[in-house]
Amino acid sequence: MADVCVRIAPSPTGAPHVGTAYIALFNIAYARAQGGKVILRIEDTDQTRSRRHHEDRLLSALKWLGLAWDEGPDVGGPAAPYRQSERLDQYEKYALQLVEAGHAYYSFTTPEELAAWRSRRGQGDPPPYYAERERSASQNRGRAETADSYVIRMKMPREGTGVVTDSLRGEIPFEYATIDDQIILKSDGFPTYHLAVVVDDHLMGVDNVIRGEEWISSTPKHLLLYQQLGWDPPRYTHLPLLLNPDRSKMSKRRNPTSIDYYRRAGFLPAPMLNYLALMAYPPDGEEEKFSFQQLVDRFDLGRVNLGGSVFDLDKLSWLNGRYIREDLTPEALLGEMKSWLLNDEFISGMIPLMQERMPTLGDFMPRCAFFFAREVNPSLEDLVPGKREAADAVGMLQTAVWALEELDPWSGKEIEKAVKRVADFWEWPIRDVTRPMFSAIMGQPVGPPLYESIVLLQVDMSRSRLLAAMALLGGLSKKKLKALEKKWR
RNA sequence: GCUCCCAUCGUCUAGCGGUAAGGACCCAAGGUUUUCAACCUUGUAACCGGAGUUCGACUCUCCGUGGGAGCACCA
Repeated sequence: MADVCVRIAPSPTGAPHVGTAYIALFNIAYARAQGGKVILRIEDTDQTRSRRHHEDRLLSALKWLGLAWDEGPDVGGPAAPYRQSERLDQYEKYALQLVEAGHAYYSFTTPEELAAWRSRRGQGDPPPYYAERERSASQNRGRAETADSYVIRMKMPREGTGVVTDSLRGEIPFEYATIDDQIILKSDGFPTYHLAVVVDDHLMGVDNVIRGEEWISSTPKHLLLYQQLGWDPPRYTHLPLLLNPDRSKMSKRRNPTSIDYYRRAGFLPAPMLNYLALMAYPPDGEEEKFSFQQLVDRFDLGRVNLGGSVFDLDKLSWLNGRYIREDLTPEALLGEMKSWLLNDEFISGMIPLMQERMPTLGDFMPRCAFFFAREVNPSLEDLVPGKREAADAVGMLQTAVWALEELDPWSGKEIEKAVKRVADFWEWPIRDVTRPMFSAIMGQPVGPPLYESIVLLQVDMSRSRLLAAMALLGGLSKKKLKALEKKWR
């Protein structure tokens, strides 16, 4: 086999996720240890959710961490383009080839019809065989040319068994009959993940797919596509998931998941990578602190752990502290502080908010400390408006989180609208919404203007403060959360 | 519900048939320090259960149990 080639294939549909960095880290560590190469490919096949600014944030977050790739949309390479939205002709070509060969078929069933069909199905029914009639009709080509819209589905075998070989878990058997006829080409002409990943990995020469465990169950589909296209499949390695404290898949509902949050909160790149590595890779002996290079030097894919890991902020903080006191000269630390938030750009955002409320220059820092703090400590009383119940305050804060998350652009005007929306929803005077928010955001019910402060704090830090306040108030039960969400939408 | 994955202290882990089951985070106590932090010492705390295999199982096999993931015109 030629040189090892791996890829990082993130989807630009939201804030840069620590899980993306975690998977990327293992891919790169493996490639470097093997002397292979790393491709960064943008999986932007979801037109409704993919955004260019998400891609930009993602790349800069990965670069901030010190992660680097050999080929990608920003550096180019022999397999360009590296953005799936720019490779549509390839996917269509192979989708048609699969149809010609009888491995895939056109389907004209609308999403509405599909939904109705699904809801009619009983519990004990056989696997979701879609569009049975269309599947067996081979003459739909003509109809596809005139139809308003259609999709192309894989034709999964209705019997037989296959095997996924995972380099860590060994052979994983599966029955074709339990797998549905997955859509591979959507009605907008874009491929789904399954087709795109197979076509691109093959065309780009990727021979090792190292991805999250959530992909195991769709690997059979990928394997079948390789077979039908007459290509050699890569070697698969599925990494364990990063978990919330309750052991569910890590989500921003329970944890800060954005790399930007950690950066904003004052974590350094090296300990971040070190900690992420620790999530699935044992340390060398008893020293848990190691550099990326040290990891590469002793990297053995086979030593990766299988159980999911709870992301522990306490331990990350401890490790970060060790880097600060052990690896940085005072000058270097000063430099880190400056490139973090102690710079003109950031502080100048605070000046207009503070000019009217600082009798002396010395009042500035104490009153703006919350802009820099990792967390604040609001009191219970300040979080609950007079005459209201704590449970309602929690609910209100939750709706504030939802309202803020949807904002685009992230501006004072929009934040004001969001807060009004929350007040309307609860039929509360605006003050009953802003006072708890002041406390949650700043740690006290008074301070610089709320909306502009939230602007400076950015979405991830704001959310984490609101979430922390909710936890302080006792949180929200799963049931109540669901009911509230339904009402909110 | 169906399919699959996983299983050592609360958390991250070492262990690869014979160990007093080791380390780290967290927590507690003590020490050091003008304070705090850091540092040092000590302590609390784990092999999910049941059958096998074996002279001997945390370790191998099977069955349970528990947890997780997937089952979209999202990735």
